[in-house]
Amino acid sequence: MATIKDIAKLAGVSVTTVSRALNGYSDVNAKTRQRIEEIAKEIEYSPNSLARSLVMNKTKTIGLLVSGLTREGAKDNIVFDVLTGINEFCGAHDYDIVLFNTTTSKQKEKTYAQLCRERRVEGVIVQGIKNDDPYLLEIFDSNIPCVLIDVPVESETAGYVTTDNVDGSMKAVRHLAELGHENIAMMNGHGQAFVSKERLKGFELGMLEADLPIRSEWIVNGEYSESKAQEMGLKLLTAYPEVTAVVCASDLMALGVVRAAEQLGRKVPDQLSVTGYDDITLASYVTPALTTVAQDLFRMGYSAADLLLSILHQTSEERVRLIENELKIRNTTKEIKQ
Amino acid sequence: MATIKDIAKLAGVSVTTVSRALNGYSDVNAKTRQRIEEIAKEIEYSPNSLARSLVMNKTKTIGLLVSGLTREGAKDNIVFDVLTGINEFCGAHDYDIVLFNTTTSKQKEKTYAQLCRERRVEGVIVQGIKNDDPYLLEIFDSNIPCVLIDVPVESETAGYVTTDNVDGSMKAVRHLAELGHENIAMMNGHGQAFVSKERLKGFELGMLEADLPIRSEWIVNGEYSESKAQEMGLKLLTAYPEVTAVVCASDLMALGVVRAAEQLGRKVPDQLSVTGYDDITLASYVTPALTTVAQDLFRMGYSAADLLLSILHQTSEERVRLIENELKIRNTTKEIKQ
DNA sequence: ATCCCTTTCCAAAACGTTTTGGATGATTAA
DNA sequence: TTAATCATCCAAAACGTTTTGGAAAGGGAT
Repeated sequence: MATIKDIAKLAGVSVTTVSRALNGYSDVNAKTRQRIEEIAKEIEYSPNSLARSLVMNKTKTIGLLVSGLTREGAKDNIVFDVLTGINEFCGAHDYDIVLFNTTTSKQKEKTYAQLCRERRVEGVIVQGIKNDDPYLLEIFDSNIPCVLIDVPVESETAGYVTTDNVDGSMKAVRHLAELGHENIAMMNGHGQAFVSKERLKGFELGMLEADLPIRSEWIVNGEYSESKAQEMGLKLLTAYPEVTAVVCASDLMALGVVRAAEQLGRKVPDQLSVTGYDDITLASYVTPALTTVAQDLFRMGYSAADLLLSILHQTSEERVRLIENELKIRNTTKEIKQ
Repeated sequence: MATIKDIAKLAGVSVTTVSRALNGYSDVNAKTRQRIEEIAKEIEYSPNSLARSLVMNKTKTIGLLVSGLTREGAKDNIVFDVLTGINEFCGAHDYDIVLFNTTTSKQKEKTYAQLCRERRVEGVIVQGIKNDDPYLLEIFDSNIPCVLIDVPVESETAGYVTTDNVDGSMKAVRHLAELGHENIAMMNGHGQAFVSKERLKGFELGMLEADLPIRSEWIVNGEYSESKAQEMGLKLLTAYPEVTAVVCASDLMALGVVRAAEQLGRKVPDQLSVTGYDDITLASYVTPALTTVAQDLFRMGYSAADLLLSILHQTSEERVRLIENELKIRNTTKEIKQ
């Protein structure tokens, strides 16, 4: 493969001059530069980014650490949408993305920090990490610039982007309250996740705001899984048939609840209102189409990349980005029968 | 950041010895090795992969060139599923993946080959490329190991993985013929795509096999877009109401056709049978659930990575991988009314 | 005492860049 | 004429590894 040395030899100049010519420095004669550029094209030279990165000590690369990049994670396109946003921003700013594949086995032998240092990424975006993930601790210790999706970590070198999950849930509750619902249950995710806590908080605040009673038996966990939500929904709805609406912490779980209702012969939305969270593609295609709190995942990814670059270029003290969400009213919610 | 030199200094040995110790060579004393390893851990050494790659002339990295990594491409999770498969294989074989962001603007100034050479990827997987994409030509010229998804390119250094699209379409037609359909139309993608041609061929073969007439007016292009398919479907079904079934070259287009039928007051599957292709997540969730030819996209990605590594390690002469597909019969097809 | 293995180590070159700190000669200002 | 400025170039060091081709020392066999 052609190198800068080859060009130097052909052009009869030093490698210094070639380097400076190709990088647009002013201390090289116009004719020399032209000749060099011609030769470069001629022999199909392309710079070796490894060598360049090595000496310049920066790689123009960010790492992506995702735990949802598995066969199962494909149902909701959350990971993918965020990735798309990241990709968009990075493309515009000439950064490349390397996917770290952190299979469980490898996670043991190599730490997060090692992974990043080895690959010399300038920063990392972490997604789909659980609160008890071993990686999470390291992020705090390491001083590698880092942006988390939906995990609140703040430090000199770390920040996060999330949506206003409290407000999101409140929107859902408010909507149901306005439709006349009073006995509202919640299908939450699991206890460890930050967003679960926030969405629960929003649910409770919403209920308080509407002056409705919060009954702890009506708050169950579906583990963000469709089938688990169906199972728990079935239990909930048989034990407490007076429940007329359930706020879910994810769309997939909402689908599970809808299915549970069907199983019990309760029509959605006539005999049960259900709201989701996320607005995954499925949400609008399914029948009945899901009323849900839409998150702009693309923008989350885009913002995450933006925030990361601002951290590592130290252009801002900002460490948190809050993306707005929006309640999309579709066909799984309806005013309660008088 | 700690380097091999630091270790050498602390251990009182040469860098050579450190390198050899850390890489498991046998010509280093057990005690020395142990001391070196301890120091390495102590000062949190991690090897600089840039330097290593530079001298060894290999990066353990493959590139990923996708043209569907945009906001629009998110509806079907095709790109994502394939990516997941690639990631899985690469994880198991210690290869990293770098995402090339080929925005349209950059595509002009930097060629495919330049992109790859610069980043020193050992090989590339290309997905979502159209037959008239400028990159496609380069792939043939360049000698960079390369695997395409669903684009038939074969050479010393290039191969592809695809499903048996001819057979897939035939399965769909056969199924419809068995249900008694005789007037079967086809909603194809666009002319440039390889898979479109194959699926069309399968359609025609299937019709011949079932001894049914092929009418060219009944074969239309929906450009793989839901709305376009709806529009074309509307025209087709109003012009030729005698059509009782339509074979679609993608699930998204099938959804469009179903929608067109609804618009015309024709119930699916009672008054019109529709088959899709891909088995995207939506297919099984939508009502009525789509009868479709399922492609195992995960396996396609997995195989693509496998094939690529076999090409670049020259462990096999194989250049093509055919993944099986399967007809999933759901609720958009029904036997014709007598 | 000599020769030949082993074991254990290392100096130096190489990978392909960028950057530093001038050097050279020509032009301009005094 | 001399000094200062300018335009153009370059040698060498540096980045952090791996690899090559030995060297040195110790132990056995003869």
